[in-house]
Amino acid sequence: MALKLHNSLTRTKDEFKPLEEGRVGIYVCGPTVYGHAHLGHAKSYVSFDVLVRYLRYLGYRVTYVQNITDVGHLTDDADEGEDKIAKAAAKEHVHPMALAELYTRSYFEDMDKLNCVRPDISPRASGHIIEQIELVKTLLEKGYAYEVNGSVYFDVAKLKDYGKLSGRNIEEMVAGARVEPSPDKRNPVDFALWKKAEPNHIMQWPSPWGLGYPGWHLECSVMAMKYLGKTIDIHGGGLENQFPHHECEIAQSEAANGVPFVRFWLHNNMVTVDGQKMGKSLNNFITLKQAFAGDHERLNRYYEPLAVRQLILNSHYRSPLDFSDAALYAASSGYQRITEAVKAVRKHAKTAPSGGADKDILDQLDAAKAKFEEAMNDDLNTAVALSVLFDLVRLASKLTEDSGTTAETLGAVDQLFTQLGGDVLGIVQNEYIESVAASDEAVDKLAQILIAQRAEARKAKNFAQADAIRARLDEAGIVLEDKPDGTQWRWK
RNA sequence: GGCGGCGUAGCCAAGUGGUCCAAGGCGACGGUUUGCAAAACCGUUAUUCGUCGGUUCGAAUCCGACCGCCGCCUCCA
Repeated sequence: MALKLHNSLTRTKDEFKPLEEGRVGIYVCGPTVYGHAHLGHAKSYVSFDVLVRYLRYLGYRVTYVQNITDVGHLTDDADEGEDKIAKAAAKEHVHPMALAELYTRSYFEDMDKLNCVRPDISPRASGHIIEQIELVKTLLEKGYAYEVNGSVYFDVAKLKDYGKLSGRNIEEMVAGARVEPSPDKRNPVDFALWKKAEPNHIMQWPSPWGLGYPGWHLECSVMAMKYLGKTIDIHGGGLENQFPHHECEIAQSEAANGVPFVRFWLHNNMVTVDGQKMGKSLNNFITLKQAFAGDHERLNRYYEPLAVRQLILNSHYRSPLDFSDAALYAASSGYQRITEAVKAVRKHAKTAPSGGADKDILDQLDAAKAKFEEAMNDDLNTAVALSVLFDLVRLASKLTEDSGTTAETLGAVDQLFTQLGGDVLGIVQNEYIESVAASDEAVDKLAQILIAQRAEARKAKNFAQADAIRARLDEAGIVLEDKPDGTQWRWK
């Protein structure tokens, strides 16, 4: 069965075939780096990360491009308002490029924690001003754009199929326009390709039309075609960008090149928090750093980054996802269960007898793999794919409890965990660090003393004292677990 | 106002005409284990898919109405 992806352009699940045999080019709209990444970014980029990982699993050579928007994204999309980066930079009294750099690093840091593979290319909009000017020139030459007072606008009326992605038509949009159209525009739905810069605008570049800066939509068209060609296989982004951003990208690119811009448009759905749209004013705006630290009044505790990842994968990328402390807690518990199962398999494999892999188990693993692929082939049904991992957890527990299970059998289970749960879903790690972090060394020593004392008390059947030690450690946030090979501690 | 989507157990969530008298996870409950716990493991947990009506031999799945929620059109991934 072949991979099918829901294409926003056709509104159906279409069989995916790349333009060039065996190779795939993907462009995903990246962040505008004027603040720390939040839960919404996580859903979007984890979703596309899984797409990239799965395509590679299927054997494609994937080129993954995801831009960093560091200029041109205005606070108001009707081509008015301020540049988001410049506005935030002014507030923090730093140069816009310094601000962009700070949040770019922050973004990568968070995405690394979520175990998202780095894009092959992370182009910056500010690094492609020349190419953007060239595209504007082309559009002017071909008659799709016009210049007014040092700004250049795209003439939407010149493109008959404008609106094909979002299912809108120009008349409706003009009639329903809620913002006062700019007097420079011939048509209210026209959009800026190049904006004239006011003298106090820090980010500005010389152009044939005077000093200015590029319109937001321009960068994606330019960088996508520069690195992936005039027609790209897959373009991903958030649903909220379907219009106007992606529609404008199509308009610019197809007007300039005369060929289809994107073959598959993929849009991921939005995030809500406690059932409401996430917004700064609603006090439910949660950054990833806050989630990982538990530093938000909506959260009862901190959550491991991969637990957040698991919650995202638990639902479909085209469905909205409601974040709540309860949902995160549930995902976290499930994530721990998978993690413990993988660790147990690897641990047992080291001491298990050798003797070849169990044929029956191998068959079960093949069946699990087939079920996983079938789910992923169906427009990346990660919820079902994840359920296959839980099937493996159940199988693994049976095997690790049976002392007759061979190392080869356990090795095969580990391999599938690593491949499906690790390579594709990104929630199973290749290595788990068992040792206590260096900073906890002193705590570990103290805990060991108390654990030894408790062991003596238990030996003497002084359970009152033993329980008191355990209770007081619990108060300090340390949980004791009595395992067959001794007592271990962990943070609550 | 225009366009689009959603409503499945206590919670999250898959399924979109029969193989579903509905995956999986969390939680809860019962059990194994334990001195007792924790952790782990096993088992149980929706005669029903927002409401009402229709199409069909057959619907959670298609159609209509209604109720509720959400998104885009205006900054957002």
